[in-house]
Amino acid sequence: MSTPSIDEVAAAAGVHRSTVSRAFSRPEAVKRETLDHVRQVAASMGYRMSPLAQALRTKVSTLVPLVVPDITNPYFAELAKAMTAAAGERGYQLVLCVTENDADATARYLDAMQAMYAPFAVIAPYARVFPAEFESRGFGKRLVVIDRVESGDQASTVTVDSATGIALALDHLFELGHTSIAYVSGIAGTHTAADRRQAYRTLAEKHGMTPIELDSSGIGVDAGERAAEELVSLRERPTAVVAGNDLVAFGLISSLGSRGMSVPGDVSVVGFDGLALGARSNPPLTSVQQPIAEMGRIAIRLAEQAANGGPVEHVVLQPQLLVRSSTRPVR
Amino acid sequence: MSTPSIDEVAAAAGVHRSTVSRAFSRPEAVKRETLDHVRQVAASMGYRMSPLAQALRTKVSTLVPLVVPDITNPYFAELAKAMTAAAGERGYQLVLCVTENDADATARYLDAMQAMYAPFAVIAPYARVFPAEFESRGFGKRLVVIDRVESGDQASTVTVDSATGIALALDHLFELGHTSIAYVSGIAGTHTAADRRQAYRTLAEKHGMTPIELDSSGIGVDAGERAAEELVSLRERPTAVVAGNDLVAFGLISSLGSRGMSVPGDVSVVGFDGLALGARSNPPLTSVQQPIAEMGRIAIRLAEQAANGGPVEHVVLQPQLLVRSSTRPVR
DNA sequence: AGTTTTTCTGCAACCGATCTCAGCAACCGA
DNA sequence: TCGGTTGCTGAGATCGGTTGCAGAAAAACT
Repeated sequence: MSTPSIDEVAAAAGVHRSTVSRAFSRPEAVKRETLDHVRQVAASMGYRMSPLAQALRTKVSTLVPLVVPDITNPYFAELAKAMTAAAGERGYQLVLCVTENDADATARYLDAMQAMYAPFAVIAPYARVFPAEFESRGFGKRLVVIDRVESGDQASTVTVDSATGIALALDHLFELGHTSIAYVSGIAGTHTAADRRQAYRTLAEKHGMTPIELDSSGIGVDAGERAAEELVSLRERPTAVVAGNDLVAFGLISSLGSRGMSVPGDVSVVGFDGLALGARSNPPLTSVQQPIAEMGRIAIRLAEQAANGGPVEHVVLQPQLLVRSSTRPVR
Repeated sequence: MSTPSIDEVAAAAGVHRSTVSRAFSRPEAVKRETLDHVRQVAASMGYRMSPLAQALRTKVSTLVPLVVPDITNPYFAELAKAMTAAAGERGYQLVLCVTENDADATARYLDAMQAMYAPFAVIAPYARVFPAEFESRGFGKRLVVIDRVESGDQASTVTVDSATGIALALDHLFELGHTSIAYVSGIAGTHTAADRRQAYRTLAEKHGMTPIELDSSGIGVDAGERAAEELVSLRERPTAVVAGNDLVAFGLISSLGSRGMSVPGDVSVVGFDGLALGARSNPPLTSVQQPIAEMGRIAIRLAEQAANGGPVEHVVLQPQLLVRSSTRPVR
């Protein structure tokens, strides 16, 4: 009924277990005819090796944990999708670990995956992550972080260039004639969030504009609510807003709408992430697009590299501007 | 360095492996003082049992696959979140399997999880699912489907009452004075999608209204695009639309916006799902809310029941109306 | 005190693979 | 023909646990 064990296959093929094992894991060490015969018998019995037994013995599995704080956040969902594909291409199986941003949960997941002999781990944080904390969790340098980290030699990272991204957004708005452009950061727990905000400040001043940073301290649904409130109350109301990520942009647009302001009619908004969901938002969101699929592939590559004793590396990718309909020339 | 094995703990505690094993998996079979001593030694060594070795021997793991077609779809993301919590409460670990709606991928995942000795599986489909196809995949009746199925005795199911849901939406609209209400189904692969559509037809006629079903044949971003196109071209334009799910509602509102129609100004829209994301859409979406958290808990319960040889069961839950801002009295 | 019952612990086989080592046959050159 | 490679396969220990069985110690009963 259930899938046969290696011994049953061996018996049926009239060889020893070890030969069956080799027929699959090291075919070149088996004589051609033996190989074909064993493979054939195995196939006819519907045999598949037990990944459990394999991992137990070799201490290496093909399970790759992707640790994210919240799968309900479309950014992490898209990342998960991309990573699933990237992992699959390389013969791994992605295991999604949703932490709800709880450090304990993160530790538990990492421990569990370590116990499953996962070769490495990928983590996409909400808040700053300190790889040192995870070293004891067993992954050591076999950890890739989708964010910038403090000390560069602890874990590999892959990120998108914040300065370029913000510049893309700002330049687009400048071209449309906007001269007063605010910024909403969203919950700025990560290094990248801080980087984007810093890039905004720097670039704003460079263009002779006084930075206007909107309050974004709310959580969840509230993010954007406060910002909208603050925006409408401003004496000299900016004509455009750059959001630190798409989700905040959605919230902002929604809250602005509730206050009778339309986007892009009254104010232009550009997001950051380039989520597919932005195409069906109202209005479709102009955004700085992160090359998420590529990030996934690179994360896997870096992880494999580190797992093989290779160097820790920091890859920063270039984003592109995705112009949809939430921006418009200033009146 | 790494976590010690059971033999090392046994040696340190001066007992046999089997005693250590029992100290954790069947504590009542061990004398009190021995138990305390072993536990203490184990704790001091940072010992944790290998789930791999355990599963290999017992042929039961705590891994529970949740098979979804697309994690990027917020409905499945919310389901995943709820199921993660529900599984965690009962001591299981959810493994998310994203199939991209590919039957082969589904089969592969199920095989893999079967090989990992997953006690049961939960599957949330896009398209109709035929449990018979999965019986050979080894899960038999130990399968819970988040959709209605054809033949009731093959797998347990948990769904939301479509008729009630649609009635809730329609009644809300009737109360607001709408008398011409259209319906967009979204991609109607599942039984529930078909049920909702059928419920709409039936109820519309019951209220003496001729059903207006909008084209929704597009995929992804296009869903809603066609419907919007059709809607604006209609001679006698309906004043409200019920969408088969929130994602379609988002797409519809977006496309309507691109055509200069505002929601709820020109047309009211009510979705179906009650996604959290609907709170930050523009406008915040009125929707028939599915009790997703409860569905998760029930799915786990039904699965456990089936795994223990219990009966296959079909639970249908009652949805609630979540009134936000995409509906308004007819002018 | 002697016997029976209960409680606890150790022994050893087992789950399904991998991998080192040893043995055997075929092949090589001299 | 012989010693030395080379190629292939089998034996058996091992990974880290679980569990039926047996026996010793403790408790309960005559």
